[in-house]
Amino acid sequence: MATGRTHRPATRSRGIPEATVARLPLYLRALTGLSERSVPTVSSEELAAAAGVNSAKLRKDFSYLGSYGTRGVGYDVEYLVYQISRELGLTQDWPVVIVGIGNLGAALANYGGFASRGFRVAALIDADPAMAGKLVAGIPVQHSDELEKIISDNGVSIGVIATPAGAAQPVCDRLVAAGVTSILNFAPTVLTVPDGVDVRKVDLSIELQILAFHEQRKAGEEAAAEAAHPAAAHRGDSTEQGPDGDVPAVMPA
Amino acid sequence: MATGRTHRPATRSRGIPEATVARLPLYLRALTGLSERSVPTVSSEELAAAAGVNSAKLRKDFSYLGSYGTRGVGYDVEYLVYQISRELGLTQDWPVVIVGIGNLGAALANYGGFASRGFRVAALIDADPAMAGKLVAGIPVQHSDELEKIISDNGVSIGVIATPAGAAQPVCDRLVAAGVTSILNFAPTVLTVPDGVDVRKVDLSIELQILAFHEQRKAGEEAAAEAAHPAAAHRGDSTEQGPDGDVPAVMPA
DNA sequence: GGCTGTGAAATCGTTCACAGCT
DNA sequence: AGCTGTGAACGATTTCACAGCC
Repeated sequence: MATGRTHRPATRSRGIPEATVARLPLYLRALTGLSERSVPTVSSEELAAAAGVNSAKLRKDFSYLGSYGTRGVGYDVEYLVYQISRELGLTQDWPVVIVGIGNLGAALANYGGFASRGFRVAALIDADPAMAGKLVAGIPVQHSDELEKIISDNGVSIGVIATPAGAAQPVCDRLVAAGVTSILNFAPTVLTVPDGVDVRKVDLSIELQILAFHEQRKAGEEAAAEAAHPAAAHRGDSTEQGPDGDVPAVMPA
Repeated sequence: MATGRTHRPATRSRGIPEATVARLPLYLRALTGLSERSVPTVSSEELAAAAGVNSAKLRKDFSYLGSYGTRGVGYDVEYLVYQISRELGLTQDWPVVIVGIGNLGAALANYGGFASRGFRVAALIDADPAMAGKLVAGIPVQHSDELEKIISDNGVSIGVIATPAGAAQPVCDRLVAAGVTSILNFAPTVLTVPDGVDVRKVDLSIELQILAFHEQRKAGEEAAAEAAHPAAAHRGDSTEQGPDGDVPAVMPA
């Protein structure tokens, strides 16, 4: 259900699974690290370890992109960096606006990894007139009256919402009406958007609640570990990293 | 679903799917909203709409918790709020420490939704001696030398890492050694943790890259929409919200 | 009549294991 | 010999559709 791809428009056999797309940035980061250390090639095993997944999954993921490896050898780091960047659309520059320059919005604007790979903060927007003109991360904050003009003048298609929950939906509506088709929502609300617009959310309290659930379960099982040896108690999976099995589905709501 | 119909204390309903756990906070939020508006009952259809999922999924999710609804009527809002809170472990108070009080750490400390539901910021920790003693969100920042003592004195089991990428793994190791078993990682790195420790990550640049992928694909399909009517172009799914189909897998690494 | 609870079917994602290239 | 690429098995999640209760 992720990205509704009802029927294939062209003859493209391009169906990269959402779960794979969600891991490509992880691989890219690991590869960038190797690239900086001038490592020429990696095996699926090594790269998988660096990205925190298992090698079978990584090979399967890469197989959706094409055959970019060499049997008996591994993958060429530079070549893979390029291929994945291209696939993710990072070879072009994406202007982004951040709406809601409070604590969080300011932190996001200051976040380094933002500009690094393909993204550029085109504007900061806030509803508070007192904020207008102030510099945050070296960028002047503009009043939300200008929102539509900013979007259109800069050709912005990605918007980040860091407003309070109550303001998020109206802001979202205006962004979409102005032409934004991808939204990253930090406000703790469900956003409703028309078809063809992607929304992803980042929600601190949801993450904490999920952790609390597991934490509680651990406490319960700990208590149940009276009969067994007083030492070893946990079961659990492999050494795999957390939100890797992530499939945060992006839907053209 | 399971076996017995009555509440089994020891034989607790084994194994709620991860995907379901990840949605419970969403339902809880929607229910809290209804509760504040004094709505007594909701149908699966209404609640699903408020949470941004479809009703079949919601009913299936609730079926894992037990039979908390009434056929022909719907769900009692207050009762469900209680049941889900209990299931998520929110009826108890979870002390949390935030490590790394930079822009992001400060924003997180100031985040309201933090304290609201079951979580309490027990301490703020930073490696910079100049930060020590400063008040952030009304809480004094403590130096990281105190980390182990803070964790143990406060019985902290959940830690939030908001340090630069390079510091994340060492901080993580210390948190885990001190007794933390759940970590929410905002640093752009893969964390390695022992079995029994859960890690979830929140990563701005990964989210943006996933959006860029879809954005790029839209641009491509737009170009392919020459043959068809110059108007309608998008297909896509229902009105469902984004990261709901989320399965951010938490693994007892 | 309306709405929940749930088997069964469909879909999606992961893991296995090995054929095939270098 | 080593390591990728991938069909096939497996497992998890979503959706369907309807029986069962109010």
